[in-house]
Amino acid sequence: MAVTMKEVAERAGVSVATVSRVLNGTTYVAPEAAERINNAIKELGYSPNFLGRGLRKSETKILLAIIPTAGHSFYNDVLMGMQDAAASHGYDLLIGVSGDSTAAERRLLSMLENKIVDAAVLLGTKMTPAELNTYAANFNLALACERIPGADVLTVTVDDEEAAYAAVSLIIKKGHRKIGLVTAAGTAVSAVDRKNGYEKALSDAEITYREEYVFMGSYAYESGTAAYRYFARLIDPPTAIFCISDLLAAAILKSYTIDNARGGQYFKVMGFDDIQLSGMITPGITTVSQPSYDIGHTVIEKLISRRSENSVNTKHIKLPFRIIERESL
Amino acid sequence: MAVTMKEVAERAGVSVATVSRVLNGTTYVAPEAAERINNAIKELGYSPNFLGRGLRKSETKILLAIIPTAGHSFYNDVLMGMQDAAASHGYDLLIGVSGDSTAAERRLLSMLENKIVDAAVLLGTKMTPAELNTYAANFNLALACERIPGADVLTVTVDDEEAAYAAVSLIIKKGHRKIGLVTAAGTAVSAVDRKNGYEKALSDAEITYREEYVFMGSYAYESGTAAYRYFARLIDPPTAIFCISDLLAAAILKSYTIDNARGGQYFKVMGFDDIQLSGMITPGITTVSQPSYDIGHTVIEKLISRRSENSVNTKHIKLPFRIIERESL
DNA sequence: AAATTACTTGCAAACGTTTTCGTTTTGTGC
DNA sequence: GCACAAAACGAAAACGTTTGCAAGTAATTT
Repeated sequence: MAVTMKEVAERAGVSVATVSRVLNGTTYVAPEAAERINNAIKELGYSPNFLGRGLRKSETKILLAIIPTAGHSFYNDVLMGMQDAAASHGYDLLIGVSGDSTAAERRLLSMLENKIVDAAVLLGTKMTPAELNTYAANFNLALACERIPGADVLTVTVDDEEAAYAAVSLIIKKGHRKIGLVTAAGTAVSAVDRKNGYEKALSDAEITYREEYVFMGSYAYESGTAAYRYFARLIDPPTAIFCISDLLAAAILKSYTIDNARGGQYFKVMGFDDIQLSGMITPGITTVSQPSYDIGHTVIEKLISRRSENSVNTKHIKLPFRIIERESL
Repeated sequence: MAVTMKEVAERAGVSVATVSRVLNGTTYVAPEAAERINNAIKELGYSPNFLGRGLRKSETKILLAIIPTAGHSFYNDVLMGMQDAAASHGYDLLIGVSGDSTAAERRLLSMLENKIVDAAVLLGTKMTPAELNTYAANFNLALACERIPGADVLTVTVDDEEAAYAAVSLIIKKGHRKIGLVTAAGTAVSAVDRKNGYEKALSDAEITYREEYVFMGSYAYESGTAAYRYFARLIDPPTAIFCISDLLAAAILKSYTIDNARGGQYFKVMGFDDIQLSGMITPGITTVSQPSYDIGHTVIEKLISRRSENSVNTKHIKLPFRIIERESL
């Protein structure tokens, strides 16, 4: 069906080996022959079969990014960074959506075993460190955005603890002493790190930690709605709330405007991530901006350089964050 | 390096052919032999090489979705529909991001020629109908979300004109007679279709079309900001505005709140797409909801059935929309 | 003029599968 | 016992590449 190297070779009056050579530019091939071959390629509309090539070279020049969900502007920025870095090294980037299911993650990671992709990056995962380690031992794997303690895998993240510390310190600097926290229960380590940063900032400012000021939910919007309800009913509610994601902050603001007519409780809020939404709503959300593009760019850069040099560079890379001040704080 | 079928065969004391047979369950193989083989597979941790298999069978069971940008919740829903439909037929779905560049689109589509994917779906494209037709003639290609006039390609969309007609009719029913439109200049056909629906609704309600009520921009947020400025300065401004995307509607609402202190002009707005954002902001955006999940599901379903039956089913499939009423209108 | 070197090519093996074809073994009915 | 079908399996070709090896030709050196 499709036109193959053999046909190109016949038309150009050479052997397939020579065709392959002009395609890869490996060794000498006579200029006239090269021209005949290039013409044949054009005329026949030849395009190399990656399966044949991949099988022989055992590499496909395709990278796989595994994201929990598409449609999150934060991931998009990371992916753009990954894409650009990949392209600059002649790699293509494809994306798989795991939907937060480890089964789907494993299914996607099997593309490493199946040799269909050369390397993979997980942007958040629910897998255990042990499982990650066995994958990483056998294949080219990296983590981005989310570190997993105990996983001996190349990881690129922001320093979540330090960022949260800076965020809460800013809240304190604005004069607040009663500061709530909306965080995620469960395994996400970024949530734990950010909570540590929160506690450290309080303690450094000699504010005592109050259990009832911490709401454990998830990263999702709905969790923010629940958090608002919880904090608004407190006898001595906080005056400002630090949310570990902008979505949570947005939900709290929205809940307030709904509740407002009935004399709702207003909170100053600060978010995390600096997603597009944060600048679009009113008030704009003061937040911590992750260097999302750079995270993506760096992880691919390191992954590729490690592949070629086979060097063991730093395992965990932390990139600087930035605080974006808007009106919500 | 990696364990191959040959090693499995040796350990089980059979030939590679037999191993292949239990893997694919094609023909008879003795129960005891099958068990020995399955054990060997487990013990060695064998996993088939997709390149070898794909090369031989000339299919990889991988589908490719090409999206203009990740980070748009609308696409995420479509992708989930695609994913589920693909999985139910034993296919995997991978995603490529084109960033609205035809070069990137072509590069991704080359994976069809390279035989690395069995079929591809474009969720919006900037390519010409002619180019699309040549691709579609040679490969398994489909369009979703955005139709291209003149492209003889399997397409699944919402009926944009009818949807816009319904939207504007609703605005009229709410008592408005001066209705603005924010649409996208350029090639996007969905924008043209929606504009036609707008005009038709006006004319059916015997409202005369006014050139100055139409703002030509793009689908992006910033275009909405510009639209607000334009409409607010009109001597006889509209009272309601129909936007061809929710992002535009959100921008107009945000512009108003910023402008409000200086006595800005308030507009009722209606959007299109029903993205997540639309329920999160205040006021919630009244909008047209596309059956995004179904669009994705349908396009894959049709694509796969066409592949196997080789039947020529309907080329352009239109799915029903729904109007979501919130507070912005 | 011989010997070296530099180019230029083709042959054939290899990559890891699937599948056709044919052969051997087993079972069944007479 | 014999014929014949069914079951079970191996040998080898095929898919489309890349690449080591060897060999051929042309250009340069001695």
